[in-house]
Amino acid sequence: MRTKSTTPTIKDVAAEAGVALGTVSKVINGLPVGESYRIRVEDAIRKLDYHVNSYAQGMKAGKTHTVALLIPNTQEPYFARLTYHINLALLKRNYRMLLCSTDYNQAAEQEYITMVQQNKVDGIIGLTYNPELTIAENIPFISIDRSIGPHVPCVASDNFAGGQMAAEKLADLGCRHVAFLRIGSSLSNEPNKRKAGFENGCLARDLSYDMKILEDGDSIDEFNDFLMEHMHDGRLDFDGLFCVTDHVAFQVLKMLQKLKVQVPEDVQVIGFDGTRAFGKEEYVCSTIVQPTEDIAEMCVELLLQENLTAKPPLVCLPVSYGHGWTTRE
Amino acid sequence: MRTKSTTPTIKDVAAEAGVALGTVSKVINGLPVGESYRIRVEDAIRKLDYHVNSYAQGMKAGKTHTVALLIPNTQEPYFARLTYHINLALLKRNYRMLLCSTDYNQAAEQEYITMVQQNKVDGIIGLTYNPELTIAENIPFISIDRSIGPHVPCVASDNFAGGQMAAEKLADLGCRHVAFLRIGSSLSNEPNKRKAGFENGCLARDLSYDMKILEDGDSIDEFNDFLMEHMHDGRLDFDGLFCVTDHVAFQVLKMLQKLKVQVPEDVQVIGFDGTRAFGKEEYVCSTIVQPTEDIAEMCVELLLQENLTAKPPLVCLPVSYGHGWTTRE
DNA sequence: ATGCTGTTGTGAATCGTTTCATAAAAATGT
DNA sequence: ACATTTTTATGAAACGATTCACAACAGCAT
Repeated sequence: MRTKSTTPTIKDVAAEAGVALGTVSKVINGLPVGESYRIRVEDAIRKLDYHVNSYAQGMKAGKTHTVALLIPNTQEPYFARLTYHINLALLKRNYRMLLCSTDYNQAAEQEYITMVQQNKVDGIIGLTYNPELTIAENIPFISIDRSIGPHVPCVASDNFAGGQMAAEKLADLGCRHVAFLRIGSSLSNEPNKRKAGFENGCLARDLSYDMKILEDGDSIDEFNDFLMEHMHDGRLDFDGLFCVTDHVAFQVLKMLQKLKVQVPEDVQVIGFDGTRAFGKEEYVCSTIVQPTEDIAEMCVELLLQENLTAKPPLVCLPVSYGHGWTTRE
Repeated sequence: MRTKSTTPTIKDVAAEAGVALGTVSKVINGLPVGESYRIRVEDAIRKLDYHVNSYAQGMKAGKTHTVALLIPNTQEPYFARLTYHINLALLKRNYRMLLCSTDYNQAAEQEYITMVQQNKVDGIIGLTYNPELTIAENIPFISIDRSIGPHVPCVASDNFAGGQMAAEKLADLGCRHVAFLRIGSSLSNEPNKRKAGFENGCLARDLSYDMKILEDGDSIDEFNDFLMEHMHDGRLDFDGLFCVTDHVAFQVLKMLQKLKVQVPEDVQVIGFDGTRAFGKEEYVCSTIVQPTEDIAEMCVELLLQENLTAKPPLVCLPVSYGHGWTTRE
């Protein structure tokens, strides 16, 4: 009469093995149990094809072994890469990942956060551009690329060093007149430091530099206008460009092509992120590579870390240069 | 004395509102309740900032409102796109998505499937190349791009029509001698039908065609060898190529460049998938576009559909042609 | 008033784990 | 052998929501 149609519970296992519930629980959780008991329980588990009900477990423990990733989408390469590595980092620690793609929808973002209060996840790793976002003190939250508040640790690349590196690389490659092209500057976040680093690097290496900064809502075409303003006799004033992201670089490259400016002969271009074609081929342009895997590891590490007081407000991880076809070497 | 440090439960709400537990439960679940009661309960919920504990809910209901997506990774564009749209389709129905990136690790895949038995998710949508994969009858599973068994519905593009469309498009563009380049043919899955469709299209339009098919483990360089074999007097024998995926097309394009074969002047190339640069820019090559959004919708629809018997074994969705720079128009 | 329906609110029992105070058994000392 | 300490197993209670048999009550007819 064992063949109950329902899935077996710990009670069934206990009955099958002829032991108490508590004993089965201990075996499941790897707590010390007499050898003979352990064997009997394990046999029973195998025999009944028993699996713990993680919802019952979760209810009791108040822990879910699940983390939410809040991210605009999984399509843009940088996001896709982050998603992938964070998933892997969580997996390594036997945690599951709930994907919360927000599509830049601020309401959805805030809603996801209330999810934590419903005990669906143990914590959140979030990359969000929502300026309204409020995160209660008691919610374990790690922010990527953006400082939200003193109680929310932020993990990012060393964007200042990245900007500096871009300037230095352009100088090394013989550039004298460079420019920085940037969009989405309104939100105060870590990537904004790329500008300061770049300026710093230009000054150190005695490069003359210009900037074109687009605010939210500005059309990307303004970069085209900017470039045209700096064309004289069919030649561009600049011999080096640093774009705030590879995506911007990609769009700028298309404009340069239309303007018949040769890359990298006439002007060398460096982007930011480390985007690769198909996620695995060569870099789509020369780029400052974000250490995505390290960022992912650090986020997970900090989030799961028990000691809340030891959490640093900001962690910057070192970037590197990735050579693509848009620079000479 | 209301200020218990723990999160409020339904019991606290009942006490605050001065009603019974069952009444609160009804309000939460939108069941009919007297107006005055409803208001009192809703006020109490607001006042206590109460949120249901979904683990307690899940335990009782045996349902989790969560679906697992089993996918090799989220980096390759096609996968990233699928992930994105499936996430959105689930969100629309108020379902959550657990991302299970398997990195082609077959053990991990099978392990994820046992997760369902632990009641972590209500069902699985899976895109897997694991030939060993076994899926118990009682697990709700929808397969993408691969027929696994009669009890597992499969959703895919109409790959046959896609292959045919590629041939017809090449014919329309004036090609006479074409070739099909393909990798990973070992696993019998839906994308394999691209070949049959292409052959069919070539015959219908009287195109002479050749094929180069790489098995698992073969080096991509064999395509290079194939192309070189078909070079005579610096010219390629073919004026049209159909590659099994955009990724293959991308790699082939690099080879053609090295061989100094002009695209699209000397040879026109069509890929498959509909890959866009940065997920949103133009197509990386001319391509047969998979209706990713429709595929996502269909998967979710089928998975959540109650009536198991009405589930079709295979759903093929229509593809379209996407023009990129690798064909003349 | 009394009895009969038809609603609507109530709260004990339940889901499958884990916990922990208690009981039983084993190990140790005298 | 017996008392004492240590180790190990036991199972009732608890976690927080839902269910459902039952109680309470309102409405209506007689």
